[in-house]
Amino acid sequence: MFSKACEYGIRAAVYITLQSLEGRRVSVNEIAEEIDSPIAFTAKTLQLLTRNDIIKSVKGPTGGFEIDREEMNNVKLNMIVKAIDGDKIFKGCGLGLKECNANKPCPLHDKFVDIRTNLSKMLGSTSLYELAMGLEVGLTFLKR
Amino acid sequence: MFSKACEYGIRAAVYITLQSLEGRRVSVNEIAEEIDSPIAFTAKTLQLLTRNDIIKSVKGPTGGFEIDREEMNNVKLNMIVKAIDGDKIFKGCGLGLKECNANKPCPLHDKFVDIRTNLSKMLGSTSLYELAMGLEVGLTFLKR
DNA sequence: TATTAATCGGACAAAATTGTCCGAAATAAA
DNA sequence: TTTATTTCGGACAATTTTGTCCGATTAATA
Repeated sequence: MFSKACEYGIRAAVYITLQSLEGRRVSVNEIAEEIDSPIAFTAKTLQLLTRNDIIKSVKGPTGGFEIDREEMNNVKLNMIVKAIDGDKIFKGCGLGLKECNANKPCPLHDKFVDIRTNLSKMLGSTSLYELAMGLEVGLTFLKR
Repeated sequence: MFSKACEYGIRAAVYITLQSLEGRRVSVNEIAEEIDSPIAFTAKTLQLLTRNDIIKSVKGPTGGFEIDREEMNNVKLNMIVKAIDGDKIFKGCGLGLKECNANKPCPLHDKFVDIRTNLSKMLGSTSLYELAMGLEVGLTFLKR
């Protein structure tokens, strides 16, 4: 479904959100440890999120990644997916046709539109804050 | 969503179904031409489908691929997807956790279950015959 | 000011996926 | 029986994705 980069990106963003709620800025090393992901590859992904203004980074000692209290609610998963995987999952044809739309649909077009509309709605309405809350109360997990 | 191999596999299977309805057995070359896919790679995928008893192959001159009239209704897309991509799309965690279930869910678990249930139902209820019918009446397409 | 700890970014490496080639086996037909 | 045409299957190649390394840059602090 999502690329590895995207999976790590979402997990990392949720962890950053959780820690930012406590006022803690976190390093790539800590993030990778806590979400059980490869450090350097995760760093690349975080740079992507930073360049897309989804999270904030600070260089130097005491530096790391954080996210504003307000942004936690504004940032929805579709923004992260789009920043990392692009919009092929939102727009591409399920059977790989270059040009597939209502006028010239693949055999699966209509049924795929349904599935994707659901996915799109779900990702577009799920905020980092919401996901971090489940983590905070110990209901959900980011590794294993 | 699906791998390239799987996209080709589904398109090829639908084309084979369409031609089998007319009693025509088709070669890899014709299939690849009609679904606009790489010949040799498509051949590999068709071997997979053959080994999984989803389609039938006949060697030698006048040989090629076909599917029984009855099987067109029995074969659902989930069987093709499972044969080619395995069941990671049906069972794997959306955020890539090795172990993710109701007892130890990732933050997206419940929402993902919904999406996947939809996808699973759709793939499990869509037959090759059904898709071939749309093609036959010129309502849907397999290339471009 | 020097040191240290952090991200940034480019080059590189490994692994997985996608795609190609070709000889072997099968089989229909001349 | 020979030839021609097809799938089968293994080896190989190219591309994309995933993952690593390291020097440059930034900035806090001793």
